[in-house]
Amino acid sequence: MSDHSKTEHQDARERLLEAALEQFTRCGYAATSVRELCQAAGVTKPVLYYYFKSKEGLYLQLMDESYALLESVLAQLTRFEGHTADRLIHFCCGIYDTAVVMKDKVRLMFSIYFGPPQGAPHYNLERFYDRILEVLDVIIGEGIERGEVRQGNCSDMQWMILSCLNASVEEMLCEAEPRIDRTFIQRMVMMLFSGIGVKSTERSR
Amino acid sequence: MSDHSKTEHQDARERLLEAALEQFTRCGYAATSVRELCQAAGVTKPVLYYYFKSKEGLYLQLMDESYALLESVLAQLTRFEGHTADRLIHFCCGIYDTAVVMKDKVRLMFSIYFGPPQGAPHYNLERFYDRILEVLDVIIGEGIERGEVRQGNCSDMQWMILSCLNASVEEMLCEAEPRIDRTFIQRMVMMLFSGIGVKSTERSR
DNA sequence: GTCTATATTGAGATAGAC
DNA sequence: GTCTATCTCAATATAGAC
Repeated sequence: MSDHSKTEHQDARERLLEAALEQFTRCGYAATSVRELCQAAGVTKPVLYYYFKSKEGLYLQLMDESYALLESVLAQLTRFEGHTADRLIHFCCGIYDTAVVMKDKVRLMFSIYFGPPQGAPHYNLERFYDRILEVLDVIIGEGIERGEVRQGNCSDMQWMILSCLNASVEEMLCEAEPRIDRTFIQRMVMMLFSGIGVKSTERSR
Repeated sequence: MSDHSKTEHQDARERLLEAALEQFTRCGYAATSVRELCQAAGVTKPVLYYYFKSKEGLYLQLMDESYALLESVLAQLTRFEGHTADRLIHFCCGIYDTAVVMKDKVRLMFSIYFGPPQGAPHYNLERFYDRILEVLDVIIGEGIERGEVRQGNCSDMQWMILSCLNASVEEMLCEAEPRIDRTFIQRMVMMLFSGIGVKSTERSR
């Protein structure tokens, strides 16, 4: 502890960010007051304004740090091995598991993505979906080259997988007991590969 | 026009509901002020309190009417004909088309479903997904009986379809140009029936 | 850096005339 | 039923002492 005062500053700052995550998620940006925020963080109002300049500044800082975390995880999920189905499952479950760990932050992001601005400055979250689509494109493209995926509309395949991954995460976020989870992602990929239709002439079970 | 005054009352009431839909969707419940609401509807504040008793009352009335509309549409989509794939496509596209027509109301519902309470009273929207799952269960169940759908995890099939339908609607709601749409739903169902895997060597796990 | 105290604005809601 | 005028309260933000 070469610098005791600095440590305390960090503490107050960090506590404010935690409180902001909690309150913004539970009450929304507009309905969260600076008073409640500071009370929850155990600091007084001027402390917030000192570190973040305004309620908006605190919000943007929170979003920046949360999104950076997501990006860093995505960067670690780009090592692929095995059959295309296994690669897809590994990648999607990696995203899902991260969402579980970052549950609070992900919930906030969903509410911002779908929710109205509420007076909060706009924050671009769509780009994360674009990043996922890019990775899926690579995996499926290689799968076709390797002869493991049928020729077809590659974009549709990406969207089917992203849709199911998305639904799994959404269910995970819900208040009630989730009806689909991580294992659904695996079964979904397998089902997508095999198809659910009955072929009269070929393909015995 | 036996009662002229009544017609005018209805107008003010209706204009308030329209303004509420617009404002709640764009700014959220908490960030929408009664002043803006009344200004947009071209009435004064006491008019709002006269018809709806409070901001909360107006909100609940808006939600009730919107949800009732959704339910009525769902009830009209339960006549099935043709192959199971066609039934699924018909049903899902029916939901999608309805969502397009009710775009503003659906956007509000999404923002409420995912968003934080914002001080607004809770409104149960999850039940609509349950209703969709019920219908999909019937269609797929009959499909298995008719030998058009392979034996398997019926629940997973429902969730895959619901997930893709959901994603289509979400993309339709987004500000940017949607990258998937109504036609994706059709291709998705066909793809789900045929599968994307290469089956030359009869892979089985 | 952190406090107390306060300035200022706009919110939701209502009283009472017409 | 609809208005004007107003009440009350809580919001964001800051001034200035320590």
